[in-house]
Amino acid sequence: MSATLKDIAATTGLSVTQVSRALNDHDDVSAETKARVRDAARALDYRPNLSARRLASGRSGIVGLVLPPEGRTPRDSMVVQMVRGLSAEFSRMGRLFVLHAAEPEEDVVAVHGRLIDGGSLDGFVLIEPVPDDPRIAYLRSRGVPLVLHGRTEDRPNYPFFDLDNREVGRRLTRMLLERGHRRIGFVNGLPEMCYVMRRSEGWQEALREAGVAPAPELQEFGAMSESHGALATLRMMSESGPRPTGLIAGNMLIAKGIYGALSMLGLRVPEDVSVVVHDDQLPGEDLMAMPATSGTRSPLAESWAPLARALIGAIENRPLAELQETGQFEVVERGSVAAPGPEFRTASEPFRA
Amino acid sequence: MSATLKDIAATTGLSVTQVSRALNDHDDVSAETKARVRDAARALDYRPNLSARRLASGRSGIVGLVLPPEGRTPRDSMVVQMVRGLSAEFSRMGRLFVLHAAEPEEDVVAVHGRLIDGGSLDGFVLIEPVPDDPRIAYLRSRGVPLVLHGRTEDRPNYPFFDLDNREVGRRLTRMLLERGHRRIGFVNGLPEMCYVMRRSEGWQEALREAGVAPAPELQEFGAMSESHGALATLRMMSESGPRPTGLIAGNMLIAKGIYGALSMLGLRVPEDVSVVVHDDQLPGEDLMAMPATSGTRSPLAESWAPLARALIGAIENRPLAELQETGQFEVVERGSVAAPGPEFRTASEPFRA
DNA sequence: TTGCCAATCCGAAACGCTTCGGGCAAGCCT
DNA sequence: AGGCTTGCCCGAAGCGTTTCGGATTGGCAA
Repeated sequence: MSATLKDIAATTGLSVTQVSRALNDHDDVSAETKARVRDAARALDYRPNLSARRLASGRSGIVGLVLPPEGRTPRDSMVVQMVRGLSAEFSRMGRLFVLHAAEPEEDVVAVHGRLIDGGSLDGFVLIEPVPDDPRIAYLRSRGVPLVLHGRTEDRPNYPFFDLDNREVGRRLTRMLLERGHRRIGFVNGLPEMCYVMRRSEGWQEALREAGVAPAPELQEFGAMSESHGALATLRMMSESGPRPTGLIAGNMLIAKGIYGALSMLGLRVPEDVSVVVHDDQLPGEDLMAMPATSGTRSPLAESWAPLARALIGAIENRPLAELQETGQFEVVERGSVAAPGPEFRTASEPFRA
Repeated sequence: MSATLKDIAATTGLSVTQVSRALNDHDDVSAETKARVRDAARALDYRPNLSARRLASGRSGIVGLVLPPEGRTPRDSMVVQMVRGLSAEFSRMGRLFVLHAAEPEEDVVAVHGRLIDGGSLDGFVLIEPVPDDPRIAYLRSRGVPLVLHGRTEDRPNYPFFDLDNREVGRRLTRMLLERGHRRIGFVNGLPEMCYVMRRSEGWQEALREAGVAPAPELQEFGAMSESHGALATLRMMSESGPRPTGLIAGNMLIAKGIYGALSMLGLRVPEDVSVVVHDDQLPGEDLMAMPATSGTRSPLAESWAPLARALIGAIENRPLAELQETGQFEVVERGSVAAPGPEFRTASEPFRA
């Protein structure tokens, strides 16, 4: 068996109490004692017994993630990337990362509850937040730290890591506006996702700034999938009234669908239609070979480490300001935007596929 | 806070000891008392405090999986399926499932060590075993229970869940032999994987039983990928000497590659070449739309629950015999096998793509 | 009657840690 | 000099469970 506090106390001549306090860096232990204790601990190859610590203190050193049930979850390659990213960062910080994959009939909130009082997890990473997310309310009511990937409101009072998605929407729209586009379609994600609505607001704001009234029929909500991208494009392009001359894709999968639909319609990018996309650089070989597309870019992969750090910060009671991070995105020009062709400036008859 | 044993003891008028024993189904508690205690526990919504239980019993109730670093790992959709399966089963058994995604420069064996004494994990699931797997030796030397997905030898002395892969190889080969094929190619996986070699042995045995000498040039080892399937097929089909009339695919991805290569060569299935496959029903939409293929079938998805149960059994010191399970597979006929055409019965000149 | 056994039960001691409430000097102030 | 603060330390009481070693019955054989 491993050495215990008692062993260290014995070899250093201190009490168990003081050894514990020394190792936990309390402030009523002299620096010299702390050093002596640390040395002894190392020499004895001491490893704290997590169960004991947990039982006594309520803290466990374990953090968790409840994966939403199949279906309500992002694509597998993203899940794997996320799990890898979180796991790596947490283990770097000496925390155990437990993963609970919720089953379809399971109540996700209840799962958190069970994990808290069964295993006394110290905190949770919450992904895929929805407005008024019940998980947030529950965890706060139980006083359990959490961190959000994304956020549910502009200035929330919980730790999070997020992009400025309103700004993403604005920038994407402006990229098209600046080239003269006025009818700008937005193939967006599911409206219950917070970031989707933020981007939608950005789109509307940028349009209004440019004196264009956002047309509801030029925005399509749906899953972040290729088929949604394709179907939404077909719908927008075959509607009566003026067709969009520029399209915004919520992510690369949607962009892929857009490209498919456009080529089916015999429309070229950027000659006939301009396309911009927010690229979160999802892994997946099917996205490797995509036409170069202008837009915003912000690798999702870079959000896991900050997310993990924010959670640990929250557990350690650091001030909220340190725990709220807004990720950067870049704006990239890759030639998928051109000025709208003259024939697209005015209404033309509906296009039929 | 949640109810404790003490609360149950108070309401039932029993001692904490007896309540504990009742709930754990010890045999010196009367059936009537057990029932009473169970009712009280339910009424109070009692949940055992895992930390206390662990502290007292020396176990942590936490099991782990170290995911091999990126690259040495199966495709993402399988990883997710596995994680979901294991997580669900473990949480059903009241265990926490911690996942550590190893990074490329990390020593996987050392990681297990750190997890054991940092988190006092109770046991590990080991996937992707290789012959003489160092993880097995290490965990055994530290006395930590483990369970293998697969195995490194025929009758190992550790818990495992595996198919009879030798039999899989035999059956696949026989499906072709029975229809009259004699030159049977095997597009197999990586030779360092144990199951790959077992299937290879099965192939050889079945051939020998039928009086056919296994030709080394008719077996190709490589990653379980579409491109390996395609390239191996092209190589076998364009070699001088008699070409195979039947092909065995190690899994569906390989089969997909085989189909691609065959159609490139203008060869039809089953008229020109027969194909059989071992289908572990990997998820992934790219495999949904595959030509119907005869062969063996055994859903990988069904292995996670038994795997988890075996690990828990090992932790609870159950006899080894209960912890070694060989999964079933079925043999399915789906019309991709026919008798070899006469022109293939004898040597023909090498085929050039 | 006595002794013994099986069937039930219980008290108390762990398990290793944190933390509350103090104690004891040494140094400062007034 | 007395009283206060400050710095460092300790004993002991938990945390909720398991488990060891008895204790208490009633029944049954000797």
